[in-house]
Amino acid sequence: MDEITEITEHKLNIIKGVFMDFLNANGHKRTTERMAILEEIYSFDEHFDVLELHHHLRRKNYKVSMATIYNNIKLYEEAGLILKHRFGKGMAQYEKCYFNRDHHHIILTDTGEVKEFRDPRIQDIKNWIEKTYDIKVDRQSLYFYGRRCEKQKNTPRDE
Amino acid sequence: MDEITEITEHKLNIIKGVFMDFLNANGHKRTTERMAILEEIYSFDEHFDVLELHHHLRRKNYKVSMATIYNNIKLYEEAGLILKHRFGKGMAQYEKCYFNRDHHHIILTDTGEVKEFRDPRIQDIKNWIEKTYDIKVDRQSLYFYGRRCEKQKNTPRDE
DNA sequence: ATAACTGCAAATCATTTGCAGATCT
DNA sequence: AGATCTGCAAATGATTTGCAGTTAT
Repeated sequence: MDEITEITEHKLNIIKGVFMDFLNANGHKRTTERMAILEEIYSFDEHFDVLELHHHLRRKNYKVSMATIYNNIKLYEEAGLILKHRFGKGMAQYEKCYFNRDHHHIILTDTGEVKEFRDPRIQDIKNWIEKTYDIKVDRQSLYFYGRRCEKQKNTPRDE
Repeated sequence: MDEITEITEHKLNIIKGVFMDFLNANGHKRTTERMAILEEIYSFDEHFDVLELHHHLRRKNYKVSMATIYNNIKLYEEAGLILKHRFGKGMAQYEKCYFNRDHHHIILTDTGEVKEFRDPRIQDIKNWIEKTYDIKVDRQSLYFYGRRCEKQKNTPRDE
């Protein structure tokens, strides 16, 4: 939906606070790299992968190794600050998510473009699932793959 | 939904027919391995990975290499006969899909159990997306991750 | 006949890990 | 001080690919 979730100084501080609480609560240390990577992640408006993240950081003259990025990205995930996607081939994609939850994705397979949308019916379905199966849904990942109108694939129906 | 899609001899023949048409249409050859792997895939009622597939085949004394499985599995996918999933870590999971389309998944993260469900609202959403973005949605992948009711994670709301 | 296939082994790609030296608390 | 980091380089795991011999059309 390209409704840009602008990260103000104030919001960034909330994020950092959440993360530092998480670090404390789990016996992790607060390091410069850790905070720098987190801040960089929240400066992305789009999805990104570890390589892009690495490039952005180098461009700003932070010298952070890929190992460190990979190691820390798991923490942000655990802390509920980023979401990991595996759209298709290649590297995983990530996105910040603290102020941007409950949205879903449309991937245009021809161009690689990723759109976001929200739909209240998804919430309804989630509620229905929780009730019907007596479970707590704590994560969902919904992707629609498509492309700009023209031809279409053969799709046999349910029998 | 555990509504088992039993594959009768008749259905299997339809599948094989579809696949052979696909092979012809694309200049691929019909080999014993290719047909054996396909048949084995359609004997699974659940999701499977390439290793399980390999084991099943060996147990039946088909000696097929992993390379061949990997190479061919792409064809079944292209032919619209299987779906590939990347639930979490590790290997990709696959499932037959010719007689079992338009269903979605609930993954119980504690037990690893996978449930299937259908919901007409998903179709509505798909239609809405196609109209709104002027695209053709040709694939969708919807997963809800949850676990049997008890505690729940802290989930900050949209701002 | 010949283009496509199988299977092995080697290659690749993304991600993880072991370890030595540096850094937080 | 002592546990936890970082970063390098080496290890891993899943999947792909090159190639020589084999098979389908």
